[in-house]
This record gives sequence, structure tokens and C-alpha cells, in this order.
Amino acid sequence: MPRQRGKLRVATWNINSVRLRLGLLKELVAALDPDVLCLQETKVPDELFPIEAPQALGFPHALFRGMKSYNGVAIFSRRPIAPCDIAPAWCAKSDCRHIAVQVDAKGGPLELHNFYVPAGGDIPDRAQNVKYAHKLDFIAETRNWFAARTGLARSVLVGDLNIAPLEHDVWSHRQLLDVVSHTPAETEGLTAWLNAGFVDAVRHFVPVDQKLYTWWSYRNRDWRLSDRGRRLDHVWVTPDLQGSLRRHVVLKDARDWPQSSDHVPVCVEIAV
DNA sequence: ATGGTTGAGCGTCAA
Repeated sequence: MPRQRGKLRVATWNINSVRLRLGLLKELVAALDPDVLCLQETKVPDELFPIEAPQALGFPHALFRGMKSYNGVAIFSRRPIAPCDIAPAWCAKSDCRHIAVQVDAKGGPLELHNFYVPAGGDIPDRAQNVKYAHKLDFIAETRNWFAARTGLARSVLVGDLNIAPLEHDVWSHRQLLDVVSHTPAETEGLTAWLNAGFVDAVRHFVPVDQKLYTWWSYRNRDWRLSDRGRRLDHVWVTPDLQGSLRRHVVLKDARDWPQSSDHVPVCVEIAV
């Protein structure tokens, strides 16, 4: 897929340690050739970030926000970017789950948000599980913040949102209703956030009655055979951009790369 | 109901 002027190709990937998978980033770039690459779970503090990597991969512009061991987000870009520090510290934590930039585009700058939503632990009960409570609070805060952004336009939101909102975003809707990532509180909360100002750019291309996953657990002996996947990774755009959506890729082959992440890259091309 | 695997970084915790 050669790049074209006037088109912006945005990819998102939960890389599950950027230092461990620098070689796979090269594979990703070869496969998708994105203009902008958003990463989650980089798992590295900023002072230890492999700062030469984006340049070596052909991205002269980069911004990252990380911490020791957990979380961490990064944006690599072929086009100039400017940090966009307008959002609050979600849930009053500084836990490196969000980074935003303005990206140069032909028709004017785009606002790009890269999120890593809390996974939420195992027990789907906010009284018993503070991680689940944090997850629900996080998506309520983000929803309210975007809903208050009057005139929000030319914006793209990507990331590991750790929720599979639709029935066919999971391998078994019935069996996952009480599994964190697909509980009604989460799917309703994520849908409310989406509806606060965005459309689902990947479901724009893939009908809602078709199964679609971006994550397969490490705990399955044969992920492709059992195919117990979930769609946790998302690309949203503001409605003014919906008519500019051109193509999408869920790079399922990446799940078979050596020492792969348990998430696969998702990519959308927008004519902007 | 349980266990299954991986990463960070050395304790287990988080996913």
C-alpha cells in the first residue's frame, strides 16, 4: 500500500512492551506503511524509551508518555505533530494512558487521541474490584469530557479501549456477558463515549453481524483454531470524517509473528 | 470452576 498525499493512514497497536518488539514494528511498517502509528502498553519510562526507533522506521516525529513496568502510550508520525495537552489527568491519576497530538493534514490539522483504557481486573463488580471501578470511572470521565467539547471535528480517537462493545466483537456474547471487557456496564459505557462525538470507523467497513476481533489470549494453545477473540482495539472518527474513510486493515497475521503481542494492529485510511 | 501464557524485573503484579 503506497502512501498518497491527501490520505492519512493511522495505525494503532497494543505492542505489550516496545523494547521487546522493536523488530516487529519494522514488520508492521512493511505491512501497513502508516503515516501515524499509535502504540499502547509500551511499558517503559520516558528516559529509557528507544528514542532512535521512530527515526529508524521512517517517522521523524514522535511523542511518548511512559512509566515503569505498566501502561505507556506513544505516537510516531511521518508528518509534523504538535502535543495537544488539553485533557485532564483521568481519574486524577498520572498513569500514562492517554496522549494527544495535532497532526498536519492537507485539509487542515487533525486532532488525534491515543488511549489505553484500564483492563479492569477479573471481577466485574465495582464494590469488590477497584480496577473495575477505575475502568468504569475512566470511560465515564472520557465520555463526559468529549461530550463537553462543543464543535469537536476533524478528530480521530484510537487505542486499546479494553472493551468489546458489540455482540459480534466477541466469540460468544452469551458466555462473555459477565467477563470483564464485555459486561453491559462496560459496553453501554463505551457506546455512550462513542456517541459523545464519534463514529466507529472499523464497523463502518465491517457489518455488525460479522465477527471481528483484534485480540486473542496468550492462554489458548492454538489461538487461530480456538478463535476465542475479542475486538478491544478501536479507531473512531468524528462524523465529519465518516465520508472520508477509505479503507481499513485488521492485521490478523501479526498474531503469528514470532514473539507476537496478544493484540494485532488496526489501521484506517482517511482522505483528509 | 479452573487454568491456561506473557511481560517487567526480581516481589509478584498486571493483563
